[in-house]
Amino acid sequence: MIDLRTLRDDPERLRVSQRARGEDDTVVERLLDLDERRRSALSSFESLRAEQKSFGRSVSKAQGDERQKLLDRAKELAQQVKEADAEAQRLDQELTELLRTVPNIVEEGAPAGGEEDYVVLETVGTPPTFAFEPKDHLELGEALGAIDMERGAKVAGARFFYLTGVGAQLQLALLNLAMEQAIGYGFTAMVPPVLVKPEAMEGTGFLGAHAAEVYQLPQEDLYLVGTSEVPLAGYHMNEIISDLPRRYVAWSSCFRREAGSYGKDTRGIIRVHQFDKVEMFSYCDPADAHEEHLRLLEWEKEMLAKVELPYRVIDTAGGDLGTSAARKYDCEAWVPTQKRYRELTSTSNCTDFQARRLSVRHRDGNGRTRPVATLNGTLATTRWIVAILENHQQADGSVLVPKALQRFLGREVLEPVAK
RNA sequence: GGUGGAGUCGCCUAGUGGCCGAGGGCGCACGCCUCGAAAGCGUGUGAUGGGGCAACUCAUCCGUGGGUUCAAAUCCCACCUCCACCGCCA
Repeated sequence: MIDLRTLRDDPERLRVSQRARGEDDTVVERLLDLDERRRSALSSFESLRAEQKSFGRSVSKAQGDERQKLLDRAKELAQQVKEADAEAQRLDQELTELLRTVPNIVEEGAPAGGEEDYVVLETVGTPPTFAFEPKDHLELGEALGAIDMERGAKVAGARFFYLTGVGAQLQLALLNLAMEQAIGYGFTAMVPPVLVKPEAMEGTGFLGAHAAEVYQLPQEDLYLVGTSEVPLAGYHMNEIISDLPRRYVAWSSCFRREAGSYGKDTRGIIRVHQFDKVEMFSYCDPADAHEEHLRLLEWEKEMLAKVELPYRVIDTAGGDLGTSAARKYDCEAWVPTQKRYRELTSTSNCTDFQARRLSVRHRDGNGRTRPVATLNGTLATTRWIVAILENHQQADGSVLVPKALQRFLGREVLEPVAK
């Protein structure tokens, strides 16, 4: 949720941001108008209520006829208060509803435009060249006894899979390495709930434009999270926290409906309904958020270096930002059989947008409460297996294990197994 | 799932329709005292929103949401959470 006071002081900033996202900028006028009407209705209610309160006290002291007269007037007042309250509440609700549809203000410097308008900030490493026809991750994974899509589909349906044998071990290795790195940098390790209440889902901005992506359990009024960002942001919901920054690293399964992606990435484990992820999450002073964002990106790059993958970093354009994000950097690894880069990590600076919705505050220098900034970034996911298998494959169908993962797997090479 | 009990300011607690515009204690902050500290004494002490340059001021908030009433922490209804016991269970 954006700050109404900022909006009043500098409405142009939101207009510019809305245009950078390719969204309606006339919402600014509607917000300002509603806000003014709301404040005036609130004032009316408050002065009526103040009158009612002082009046009530005189009723309690009065006797006989005098009391009856006062009571008649009090009833009238009560009716007026009720109406003024209803009107103020109605406008407040209307404003809040509209305000909640407005995405975060895009950070200055982010590219304008849509999905294709990203800017490549950096390319690290070089895509491998093979003296043979490289196999895709699924073919490799099946030969290694690492991935079983068929049985995934049998038991759970399309876009579900089993990681088996070295595949399961590889994922555990990757996620453990990620946890270890973050813990080493002072992050607090977390294993969060993956079913959350509507407030947490709504507060993190996932029930807006992307609501169709989210699994819902109507019987329980709970949602399955698509990322541990949700329970991590909710962790300090309705709190005033001290000692910023607070950094958490969570290991969780993630669930996504992938509605609207029919026919896209149907092969293998690139786009699936359930995967595991290690996610970094920071609460920090909004003044430090930009720096913190760059730190998260550095930590992601460090992980990518450890698994020895060629990748590039992109600066996502405004129109491709999530509701809550003001700026987003993705690291995309080279996928040889697709001859293109695919997203492995994503780090977003949500500034105070989520914190305002979730009411996570800290005290500023003057002792006033202010929303904090929240940021998140990926440190490893199941999808990394795709890039590792494909980039480190050899002619005989075996796959070299990156050095950093060897001690977790207890081997240097993954060998094909007999069917 | 059932039955019973409980949810009041950071923590503990008082509070059974108007004197609650929520009292007290602890903690915390500041001051006095002291060579310094402890103890003691004094003062202050939340959140959200509105108005104001500001000091300040007004309204709302006693788990949440409704309701009754001129007036609700207090009465009524529903829900949530916690505790205890019972039942069921990977």
